[in-house]
Amino acid sequence: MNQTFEFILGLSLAYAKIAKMMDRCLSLHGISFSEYLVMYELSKTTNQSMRRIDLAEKTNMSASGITRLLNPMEKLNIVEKEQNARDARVSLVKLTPVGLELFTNATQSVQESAKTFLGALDQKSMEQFLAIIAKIR
Amino acid sequence: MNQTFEFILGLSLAYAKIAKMMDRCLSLHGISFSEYLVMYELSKTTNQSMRRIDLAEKTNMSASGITRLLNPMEKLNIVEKEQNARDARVSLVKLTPVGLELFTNATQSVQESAKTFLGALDQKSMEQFLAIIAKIR
DNA sequence: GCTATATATTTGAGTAAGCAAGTATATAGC
DNA sequence: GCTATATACTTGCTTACTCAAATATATAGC
Repeated sequence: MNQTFEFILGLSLAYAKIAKMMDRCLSLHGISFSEYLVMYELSKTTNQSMRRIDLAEKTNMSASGITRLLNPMEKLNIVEKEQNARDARVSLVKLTPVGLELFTNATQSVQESAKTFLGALDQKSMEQFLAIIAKIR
Repeated sequence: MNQTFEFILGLSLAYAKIAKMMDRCLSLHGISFSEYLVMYELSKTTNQSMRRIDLAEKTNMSASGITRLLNPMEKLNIVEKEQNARDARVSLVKLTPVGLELFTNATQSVQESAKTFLGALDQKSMEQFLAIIAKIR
């Protein structure tokens, strides 16, 4: 139809492909793309702990989605709760050593899968891509 | 972490933004992003009819997802079934005049919404973007 | 200090999707 | 022309979310 449409549809298609790749790759480690995203965000923080709301925002999920996603991860000892001394409402989420190792292994798989899926993209293309999507409101 | 990750996460974020924008915009017309995508694909075909499987593939959905998505659309007279004379298994989907008008109106809204969301992107950026995502396997 | 409002999280109810199995038809090999 | 396999679609069941309401705590104004 026109370029705006191709952009929107192309973006949808590209996301569908990547999400499928990630899910297939991560299923070998017994985790979903969403769970991996949570671990990724936790791994980036200095003390590896984070409020659930911030986690929700970073991963584009709702707060309740985060609650339900974390419950089983807690039972599997991938993440643990921590209290915030200053504010009893918040329950901080922290990656356990078990979770960190799982994340490290999963990341290696992701790197390998990504190589075949994104291998045709050089560094400059990726930079251009990031610059372009940064402009979306 | 590294560029591959930023690419994957950036793509996820960009998709989440666009999907939210589309859903908000299309809800004014009483349809979802998925339904709009179906109508878009139907509108592109020469005779506006298509097999359900092909529709599934084009929209990155499963065949059962398409069945369930189309059922209410049929009741609302947005799409209609057509038989294939050569193959009794297939049930072609066709946009009705009502559906076509709905699509036309919705498209106008989408164009306007897109203007504010993608306004910062010039034609060249969009072309670059499409060229880049075309390389994803 | 008490009340009103704001924030963080969980819970209840509903929904859109997927996968696997079922049904109907088509095609190929003999 | 019959049987085996492949394809198009639908149905049953499950899952991963979402939104709105409930709960618990914090903060601000008086």
